[in-house]
Amino acid sequence: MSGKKNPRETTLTEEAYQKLRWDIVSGTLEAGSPLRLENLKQRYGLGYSPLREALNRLHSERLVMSVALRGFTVAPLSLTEMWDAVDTRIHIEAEALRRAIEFGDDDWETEVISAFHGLSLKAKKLEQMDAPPMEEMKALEDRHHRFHRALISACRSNWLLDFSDKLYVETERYRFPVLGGPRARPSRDLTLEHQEIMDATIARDAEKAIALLSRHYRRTGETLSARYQPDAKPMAAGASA
Amino acid sequence: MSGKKNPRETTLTEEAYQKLRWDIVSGTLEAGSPLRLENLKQRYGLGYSPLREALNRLHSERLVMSVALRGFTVAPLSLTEMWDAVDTRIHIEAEALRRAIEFGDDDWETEVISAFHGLSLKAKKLEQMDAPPMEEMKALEDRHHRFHRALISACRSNWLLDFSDKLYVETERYRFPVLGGPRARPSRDLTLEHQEIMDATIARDAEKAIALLSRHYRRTGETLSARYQPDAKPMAAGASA
DNA sequence: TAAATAGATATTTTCGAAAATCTGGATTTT
DNA sequence: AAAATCCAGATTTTCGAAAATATCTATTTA
Repeated sequence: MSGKKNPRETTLTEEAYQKLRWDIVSGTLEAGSPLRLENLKQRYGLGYSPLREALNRLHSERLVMSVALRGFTVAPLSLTEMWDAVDTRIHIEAEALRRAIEFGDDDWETEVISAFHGLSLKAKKLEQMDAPPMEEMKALEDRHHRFHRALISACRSNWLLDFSDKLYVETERYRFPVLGGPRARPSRDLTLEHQEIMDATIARDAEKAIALLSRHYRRTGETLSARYQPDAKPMAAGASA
Repeated sequence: MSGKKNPRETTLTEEAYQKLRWDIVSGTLEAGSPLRLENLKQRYGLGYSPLREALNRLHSERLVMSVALRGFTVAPLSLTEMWDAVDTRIHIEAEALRRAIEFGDDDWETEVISAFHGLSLKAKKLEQMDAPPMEEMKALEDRHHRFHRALISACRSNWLLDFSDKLYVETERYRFPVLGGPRARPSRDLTLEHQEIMDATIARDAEKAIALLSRHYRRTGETLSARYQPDAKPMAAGASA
């Protein structure tokens, strides 16, 4: 299409980062497994420098561990860590949501509503598929993130938003392997949960919105706990939040 | 002493990281100024790779900014950002302190007391010097950090501790240039503030400890605000927390 | 046999040249 | 004159070989 010779869209470091991140979050690279530079060079067709920079970035996001002269490994999964992430996320986002509800303007409301619709449409679509392709699941994740971020985007604190993003990534890792597994239990209507959170938010009912959001996260944690078999395969199947 | 030829203590990346971090926090590298690889290579006598990795790490700590193919700059300072960091820190550490007070055991109490003494001794020593050498100020910073971290170390949340560390670094940047400037106003007895926080903490009076800690941070913010001359030199002088 | 040592191999870390990309100024075009 | 185009120089990014370090295995020593 575009005439240029090899118009690289981004840096190779960015490419390495995206691919590694995906392979870790999706579970393709198993928790705990070592990340040998030579392997990665092979696997992604990239040089040492971009790989190394990507690995360092992932280290700062806690997706990979790194020991001084012994290289990198995929960060392990554990229920304890999962609950820490969930609880901390509730603490951070409760405050962020409170402030967003206080400060949010019309554009913010619009973005929240728009993000909710984008998410619910995609969710409905995926529900009807039997084995949604990876691309679709990735897209669902994006919209899910966009919705939760939109809720708190008007909080006026870069630090709270930053921390929230970090925790989103972390929890994504626990949710993802479970997505698209055995049909999410009918006992939970995620779209409804999202809608209720949105409604309370738009209605500027901070306490209610916070309570609903917290419950939403806690329920997801519980679902994941239930599905998590420490000693079997890393994780089994069926949740989202 | 040790016989080995050139027994490198750490990786060069670590060295680059420490030196750059110090030069940024201490203000030697001015906020906003560009960080050209060639310069840094010269200045620190290191190659591209370790410098780049260190810069990426500092980027994740928000001490440097980076734009895709345009390199790195020292992150700017602003009162707005400073207050965001202070407020967020209060929110994070209030929760962490509450939990530490709930969960902390004897070893934790011991560490808190020990850290307090280490800090107050060093502070007293520095107060009596006219122009404390950089090394001493660095040591004071370390002990200060150790004290505040000890307070919350028993909170049982790696994420809260992680975020607290991040915010410590950020606020350090605002405090440091001001340290050792015009003698800290006698209107503030920092050692006393620290002691009161410690006492309430050890007494397991969570509400009081949190109130004192929050006030401690807020006061520091106010001191820094007062000393901050947006259009003059980056910052002027006289605070700590 | 267990511990210690040494050599061989595997792996990470670092280097500086080369490739890719950006920037600013001069030149051309509208 | 203003906008667009095209250089030359500056700077970042990437590469793969070389150096440094860790790990494993075989051998020796106690």
